[in-house]
Amino acid sequence: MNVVTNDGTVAKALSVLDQVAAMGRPVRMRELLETSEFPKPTLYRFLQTLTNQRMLTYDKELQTYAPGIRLVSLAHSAWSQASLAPIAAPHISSLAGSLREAVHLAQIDNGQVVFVDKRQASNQFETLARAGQVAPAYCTGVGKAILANLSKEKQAQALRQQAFHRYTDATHTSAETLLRELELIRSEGIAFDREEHEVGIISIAAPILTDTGRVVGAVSIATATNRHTLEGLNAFRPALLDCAALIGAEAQSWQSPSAPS
Amino acid sequence: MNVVTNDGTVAKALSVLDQVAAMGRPVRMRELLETSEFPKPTLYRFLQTLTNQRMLTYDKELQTYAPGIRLVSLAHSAWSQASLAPIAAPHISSLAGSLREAVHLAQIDNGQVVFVDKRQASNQFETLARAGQVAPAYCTGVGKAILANLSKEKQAQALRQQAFHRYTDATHTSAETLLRELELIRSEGIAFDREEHEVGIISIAAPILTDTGRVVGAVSIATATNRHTLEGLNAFRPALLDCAALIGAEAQSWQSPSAPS
DNA sequence: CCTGATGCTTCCGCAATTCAAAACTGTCTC
DNA sequence: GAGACAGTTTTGAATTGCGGAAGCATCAGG
Repeated sequence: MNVVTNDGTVAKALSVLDQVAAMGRPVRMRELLETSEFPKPTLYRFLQTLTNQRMLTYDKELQTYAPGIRLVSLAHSAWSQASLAPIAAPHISSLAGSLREAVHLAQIDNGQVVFVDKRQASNQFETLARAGQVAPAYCTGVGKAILANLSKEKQAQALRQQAFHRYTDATHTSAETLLRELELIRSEGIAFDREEHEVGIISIAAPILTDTGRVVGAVSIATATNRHTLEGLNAFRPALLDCAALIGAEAQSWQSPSAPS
Repeated sequence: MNVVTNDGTVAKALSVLDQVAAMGRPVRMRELLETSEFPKPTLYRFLQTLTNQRMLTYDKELQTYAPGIRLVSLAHSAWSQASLAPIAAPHISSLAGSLREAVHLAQIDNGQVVFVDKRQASNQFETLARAGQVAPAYCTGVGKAILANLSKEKQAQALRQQAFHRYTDATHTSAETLLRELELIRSEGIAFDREEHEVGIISIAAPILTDTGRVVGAVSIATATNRHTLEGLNAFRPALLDCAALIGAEAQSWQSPSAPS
């Protein structure tokens, strides 16, 4: 019944993997060493192991490490089995098609929002951002929609994981103000992103709830302030709620990230 | 200079992760145990660890494990850093757009082909198959295009990893016949899939080569026999080679999966 | 209800693996 | 060519992982 993690070597190796992934570009050992909690030979060993396992790719010339392609194929299994995407795909396609707006599908993982699928306004412009992108929960529409509908315990746990970094002037910077908004969101059934994560970007988001009332994700319509106003987004509310309901109905049997007792 | 892997606990844990991913559906411990090389308590411990680390998701009701969403976000980093996809995106988009055919972008990993990006013929039909899907190298167009252009050593290593399972009547079932075709492919600069992986599916593929002549991936145009004949695919050859050349030129500084000496 | 079967979980002593200090090698810089 | 710096190897101590065996929980049939 220990609360602290005790996952040994595997956890340490994965934290190194995370660190490399978080750098966002190929990195040398030196750079990792600065941030790493591990001494040099230990870090070195992990990098070796992860590279052997093809979780990392090593560039011999530049002596840099980057996340490996094996992750892409593993993610394929995850995406098709453990995400809402396959179920939600037709619904968000039709929503995106009928409104001609960008639609995002997100789930929560470890206090962060993971975008598991996206549909673009115009199919012609293939966006830079593909599925898999992560963002903080406390300052995104989808994140707040999910947080608002979590159970008390999970919500508390998730809130503890929020950094409350001030991205813009509108960003929540404390759990208190966020909590107040979450209550509102829960009763309204809709969340807004008021340029809290990025200036000029707003969204309207709806939680995806199963028949038992558990949140399994959220859908949002995201746009730029030069295309729509916040009030304008309200026009999408019925269609968005409809879409979320449809997905929720199909996603009946669904596990959220299981918290160990 | 040991040939056998010695990556300890991390490797074992990852092999369990692989096994779960390979099942293609949520699985109970019992099922894994049947195939697993590990005794019950050991397997149990790994499943616990991986679940704690959110590499797996555990469904309390059904007592099943499935790959976790954390993989999706890790893959995002891998995809944008270690894959050709970001570089190739505009080129395959334009190719798919101008020909109105399905275009696939693939890389090799551990003897298997990993599709890192796809473009559909008609944007309207969002395909079932998303990026991340894997396929054998010896019986796909992209796979053979890559194999044909590997260095002798890497080719030999890759060939040893091929299963030579007979998917269709046209599938290569031995390294010998495959090698003969690979030589042809290398000199031609083009590979065909003659319904070797799936009946009714054919493709024409071109390797993506850097200026130093190293293969970093392959592009293909895949279609069904009821839409095109193999000879018909030849019409796409110039455009395909062009596209591959453009990508290759931009991908100059590129590491292939580094083989340990 | 009890009883047996099945599959998940915990214990715990032995042993193998991991850890990291120190020393070494290779590679750039001046 | 000397010095600095980043990467690699070695090695003994000790922490961890390992897995047999035993303990639970759940379910089906009697």
